[in-house]
Amino acid sequence: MDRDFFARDTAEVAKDLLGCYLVHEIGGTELRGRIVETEAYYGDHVEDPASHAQNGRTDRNEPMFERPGRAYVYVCYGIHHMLNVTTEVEGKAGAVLLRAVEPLEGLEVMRENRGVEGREELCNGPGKLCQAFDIDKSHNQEDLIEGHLRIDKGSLSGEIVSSSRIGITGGEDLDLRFHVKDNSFVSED
DNA sequence: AATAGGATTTCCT
DNA sequence: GGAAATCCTATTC
Repeated sequence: MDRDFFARDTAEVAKDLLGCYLVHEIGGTELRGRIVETEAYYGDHVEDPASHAQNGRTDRNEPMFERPGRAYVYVCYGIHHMLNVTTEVEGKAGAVLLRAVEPLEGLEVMRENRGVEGREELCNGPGKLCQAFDIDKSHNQEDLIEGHLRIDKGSLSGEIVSSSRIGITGGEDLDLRFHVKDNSFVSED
């Protein structure tokens, strides 16, 4: 992946990430999935009440201000990890939340991590995706251009649909959620 | 089928 | 002290 890909408008990056691959090489196995659902979160330069960065820089959202193409991992509701990719130029906050992927390789490891069998249940939600791919806070701020955890370029087959983001309060009128139409691996319809 | 509650980090009032 | 970019389980209709 090219660094410039991420150094753009967050919603554009969120859209273009659909069809790309999320890869995690771990212990000799490769976990791979096609990204089918994302959400864009702006920083304090755009009105976005739901963004962590809306009230300025904190210890948690610090990666959102860092250079693009990096991981922003945080814990939600005390248990679940969320994986974001940082966007926009360095110093300008922005991130794309990966909400769902279609599992392609390393299915057995994912099933072990998740404790469920169904291929469609492995990664159809931001918390589940992190559990399946064994992603936690130790990956925070890691570079996703090249490395064990990274995003590879892919092409999208299907139509992109936008809608309002899920599980947030504030900014519900913004169409910043993107997913592949009629794809059975997204978290919701 | 639908709803309610729990797990438990990080931030803001 | 309370809410949050969630998910799983148990209880009730």
